[in-house]
Amino acid sequence: MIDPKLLRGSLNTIIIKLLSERNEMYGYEITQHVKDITAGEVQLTEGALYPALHRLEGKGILSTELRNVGNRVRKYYRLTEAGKTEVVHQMTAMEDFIKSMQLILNPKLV
Amino acid sequence: MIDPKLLRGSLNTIIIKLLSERNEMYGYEITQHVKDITAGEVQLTEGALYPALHRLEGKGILSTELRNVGNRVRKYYRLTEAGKTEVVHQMTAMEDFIKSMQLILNPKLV
DNA sequence: AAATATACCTAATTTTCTTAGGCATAAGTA
DNA sequence: TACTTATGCCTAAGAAAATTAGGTATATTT
Repeated sequence: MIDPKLLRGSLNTIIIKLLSERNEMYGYEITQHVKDITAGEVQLTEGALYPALHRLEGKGILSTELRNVGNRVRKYYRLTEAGKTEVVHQMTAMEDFIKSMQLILNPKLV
Repeated sequence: MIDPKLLRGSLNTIIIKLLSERNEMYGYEITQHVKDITAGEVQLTEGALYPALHRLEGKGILSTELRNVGNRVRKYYRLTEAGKTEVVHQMTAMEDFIKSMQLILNPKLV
């Protein structure tokens, strides 16, 4: 299991990257998808995820649509136009971050 | 400049990794060294660094020694035995984290 | 003489997370 | 049938750690 502390700061990037690939997703789906592709290593907690989704919606990065599925209601999120711009910035920022971490942590490879 | 938000959660790892390589360092030296090896991309803020150093000392990961240099006092930090064990754990955790992030963010490469 | 660099620190505020729930429907199991 | 697990949304209290914005002092450079 990935140390949740390391994940701090990366949650927004994860969310908008996934939404850039799949058009729309609902919250629970995001948690399951992340769990699947990381073989269970990354488990987003709902207490962190939902407030983060709400914040991104408040900032105009995401828009939502409620949809009935059977007797349940799902809240689908998708990127706004502003959100699509954000993806590019955040991905660049994440790549730069990882490169810097590798410079700091693997000095032998430099 | 690296988005400071992405750095959240990685500060402890950076500190103890640097100390595992250089035996002892003082706070200001850590900020400068990180800035140097990342070509100015990562700039640790003192408001984050010093409290982090104090927390790590409080947990018994680091020990300190005050030393006079000219008319100034520097506070040198080094890893305790427990700290040396921690380095291994944290580095493994960081590698796992980066791998997971790459799974999430670069699905094409998988 | 003034500005920058070195070197330590803290306190108020903000941000975000963890923890620990609550509510409800659907599906699987004993 | 009853219970548990999965699905699916949410929030609130508290904790953790960052940002911001200082303070103090010596040393060096302009």
